[in-house]
Amino acid sequence: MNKEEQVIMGFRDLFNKMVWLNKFKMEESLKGYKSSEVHCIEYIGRNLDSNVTKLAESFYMTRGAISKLTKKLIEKGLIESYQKPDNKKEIYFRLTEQGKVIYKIHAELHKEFQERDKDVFEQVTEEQFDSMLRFVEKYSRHLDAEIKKLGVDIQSE
Amino acid sequence: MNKEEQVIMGFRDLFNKMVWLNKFKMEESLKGYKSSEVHCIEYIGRNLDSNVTKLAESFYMTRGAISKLTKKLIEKGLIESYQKPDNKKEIYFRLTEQGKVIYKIHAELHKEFQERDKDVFEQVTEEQFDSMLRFVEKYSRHLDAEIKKLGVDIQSE
DNA sequence: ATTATTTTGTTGACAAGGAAACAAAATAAC
DNA sequence: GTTATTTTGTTTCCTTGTCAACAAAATAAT
Repeated sequence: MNKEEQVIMGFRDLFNKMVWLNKFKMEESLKGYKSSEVHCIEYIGRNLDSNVTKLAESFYMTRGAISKLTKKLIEKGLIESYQKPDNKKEIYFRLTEQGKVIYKIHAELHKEFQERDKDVFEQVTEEQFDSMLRFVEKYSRHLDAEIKKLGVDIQSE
Repeated sequence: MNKEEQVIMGFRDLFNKMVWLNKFKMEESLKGYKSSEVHCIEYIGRNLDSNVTKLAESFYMTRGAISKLTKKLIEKGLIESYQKPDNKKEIYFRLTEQGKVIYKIHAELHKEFQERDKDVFEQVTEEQFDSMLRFVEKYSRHLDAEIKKLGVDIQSE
């Protein structure tokens, strides 16, 4: 196995682990809330005028899936929808007071994760960070171009 | 947003993209085979004496899910199960001839991906590779320790 | 040796997400 | 201005994965 593969597979494994562990911790502190719901709340809290389409693109999920998820969050009273006076098609979301509470708890949890992983990151130099960021950005742009080449309507796939 | 977050979120985004794109390409060349099935075949092809438990741990999925997936692969004639004379409990898997065909096609596809992404990796120095690998390994070990701390039966969660 | 615990794999009920078809509104073409 | 195309969000059906309960075998405890 060459180093490219090692890096990719290493990150894949690392990522699976992180997702699994953080999901576990998340659903432990935020009982009654699924991690997908919390991620959705996080996105809506961070980004103004989120809608189904933007959420779907960000999470690499279908609009149908997001539509159902946001519907559930509205029923639970965590988010609410609104529209703009000059557009009767697009539907945006924002957090309710109750949603903001979850958002804050999530943010706290995030800090806990950072604290937990501090030791690992402390040993990374500024140069290493920058080098990794450059790699990520370059690779990401490269894949964007490849995705564009497909010339495909994302929703239908 | 600090650099730790940038790195983590950058990799998350990069990863989502890669999974999405490679899944698309995979199911395009290997029509009739889902990427989850192909991943399973890949693992069984690579690892001697794979069983439900090992697959589940590697993929961070439940044994139940893997049990169903392998059942389907057996029905499709891609893998077969076998046991050892001195153990009537554990059930292992190996590829059938048909499964090996898929395995090889997948390996070819993998090479195509490497070719496709060559430009990105060519610009990474040996030092950068090593630095990333050290980071991944350190972080991975750190998370292993954290997962161990949970003291939890993985299956039940 | 006998009993208790753990490991391994399977099943059925349920939930989450994808695919495709659809309606309504917005935008582009003409 | 009218018509065609695209965008946006929803719904229904289906697949995939989780959860929890279970049985059988292996291992540990006594």
